[in-house]
Amino acid sequence: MPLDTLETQLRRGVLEYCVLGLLEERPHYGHELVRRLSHADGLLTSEGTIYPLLARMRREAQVLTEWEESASGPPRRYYRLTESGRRALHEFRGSWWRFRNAVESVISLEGVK
Amino acid sequence: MPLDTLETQLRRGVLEYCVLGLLEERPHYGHELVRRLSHADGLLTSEGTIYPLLARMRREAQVLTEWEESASGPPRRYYRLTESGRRALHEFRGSWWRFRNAVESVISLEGVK
DNA sequence: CTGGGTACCTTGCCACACAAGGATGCTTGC
DNA sequence: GCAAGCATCCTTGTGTGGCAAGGTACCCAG
Repeated sequence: MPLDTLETQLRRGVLEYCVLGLLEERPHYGHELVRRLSHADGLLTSEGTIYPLLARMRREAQVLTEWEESASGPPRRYYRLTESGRRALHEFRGSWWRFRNAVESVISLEGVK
Repeated sequence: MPLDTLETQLRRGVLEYCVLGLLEERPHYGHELVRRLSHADGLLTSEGTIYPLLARMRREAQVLTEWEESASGPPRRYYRLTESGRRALHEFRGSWWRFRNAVESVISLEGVK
């Protein structure tokens, strides 16, 4: 059981923008982000990843937060995009597009799956 | 001047397989890999990245090397794929395909560039 | 015989994803 | 009313890989 898998490396630098992508759709709280990113897509493996990330994004003013009572359970900290976060996401889309084309031009992805 | 850029993070874990991709096409020597990956595609920024990487890939038997005299300049160490390297590349193509679909389903890449 | 280009390599740094662990609040079963 | 369990938030420490900077050796041109 490799401590550091191939996928772990792939996720580096991308996770932040996946969070921004989900937040563009609507505000989420932390645990909800964990569920969506891990179960659905395998883009995240543990809570220990996302909370430090969210703290950094808050520091950098890409997201704003507010506490909200939950009908059942402890209170939740909801995250939503700032203008700066939205800009960062837009820029990332361009970077990602260029990057993935560069990669695929080199690893020749034709006819996979 | 950010010491660690967005793109630097994206490259993590991918560069190794880009090298394998180029080597699948034909054997290359180190400096040649640097040129192809940096100038053409922006997938690499410095020689300091690739030589440690190539050493690791040699240790892991993904590549084999042999020295070859150059008509003009110092001798070159040529790298070529092993069977194990070829397998690793094939597996990576599947991982990459899944990963990039997951990412793009979350960041909604429609209509970019 | 020196300067510049080619080619190989090493060392030290830093950011990020991760595992492990911990704290608190709400609900439910007994 | 208390214990167990879950939902939710967080922190700390570790490892890996790309990078900048720096270093060596060979070859050719002037």
